[in-house]
Amino acid sequence: MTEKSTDDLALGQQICFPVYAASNMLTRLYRPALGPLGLTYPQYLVMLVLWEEAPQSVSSLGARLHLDSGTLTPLLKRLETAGYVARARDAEDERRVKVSLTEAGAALRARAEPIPRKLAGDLGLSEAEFEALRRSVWSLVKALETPRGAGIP
Amino acid sequence: MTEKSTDDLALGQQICFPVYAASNMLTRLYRPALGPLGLTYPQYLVMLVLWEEAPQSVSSLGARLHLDSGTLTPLLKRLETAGYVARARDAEDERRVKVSLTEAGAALRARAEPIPRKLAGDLGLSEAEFEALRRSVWSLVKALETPRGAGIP
DNA sequence: CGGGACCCAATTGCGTGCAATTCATTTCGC
DNA sequence: GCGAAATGAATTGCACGCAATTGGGTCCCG
Repeated sequence: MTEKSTDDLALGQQICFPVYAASNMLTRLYRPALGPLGLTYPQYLVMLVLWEEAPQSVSSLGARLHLDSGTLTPLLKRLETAGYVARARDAEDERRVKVSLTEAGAALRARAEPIPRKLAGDLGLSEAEFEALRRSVWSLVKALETPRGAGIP
Repeated sequence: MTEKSTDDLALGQQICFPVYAASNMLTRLYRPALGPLGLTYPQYLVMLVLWEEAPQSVSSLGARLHLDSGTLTPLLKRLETAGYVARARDAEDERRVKVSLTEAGAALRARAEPIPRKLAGDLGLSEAEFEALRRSVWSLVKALETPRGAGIP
């Protein structure tokens, strides 16, 4: 008696679509705030990671953001051109490239500081709704970090 | 006494980042399932909308998916080349382009039917968690659909 | 009915994302 | 130690997303 399949393909039934739509919409929401800083949204995420810890290798940035070198290498080159980061081969292990903050890159943090609070306010969600949402979405990321295709005991 | 700013810029504090990461990860999760059908993930979303109602104009597809013609036009041309949709100017209003399903496009629905349930299972979330997450993320989309930059009474 | 405002799709240019491949370097097996 | 496997970044090719612009089509107002 499973309702004869309540149309699993309906857009409104999906979990994947609202995540996809919200991601695109958030990128658009951030654009006006990030434009004056000379950053795109993915570049901003890279800076967030570097502001937490620098220098870091390309692969550790990738592990944190779930991005690979094919995406990060050109992005980091643009951040380097912008003067926010420096890239140099690690002397300890010549395979690695260490990405460090320039003075301008470190200073940019102060200008980025008000952005999260301001944009969170633009959402018009209550503090409780916001917290619940943040926990929910992080739990989805955790679930996605655990591969299931092969099955787990 | 606001805790002296608990580092609003920390990646773990963001709502935007997990949405972004989850979106990319979901696209990767769907790829193996969609590859055999000859669809990319955004193309799959367009097909979901068309399976609900066809024909539709480019702009109504865009309104539903929050995408514009710059994204949809080349994507629809690829779906046309693949033989899943047809595009034709609307005789009623020559500005519009009506996107309709071909026989192959309509038939593809049967092959896509098992995908949502299968991939939802791969997440390893309980039914309750899944429902809560779906509602949460949809509420974020709704919040993002309501522009706030100018302020609402 | 004439013309300007508006609407819709297409195009252009740039920056991601990612699979697949390549190349240098390091590590490991023996 | 030495060659093979493994690792890390870069490169290539393709498909988005989206701002900005273009150009044809419709509507509207006098």
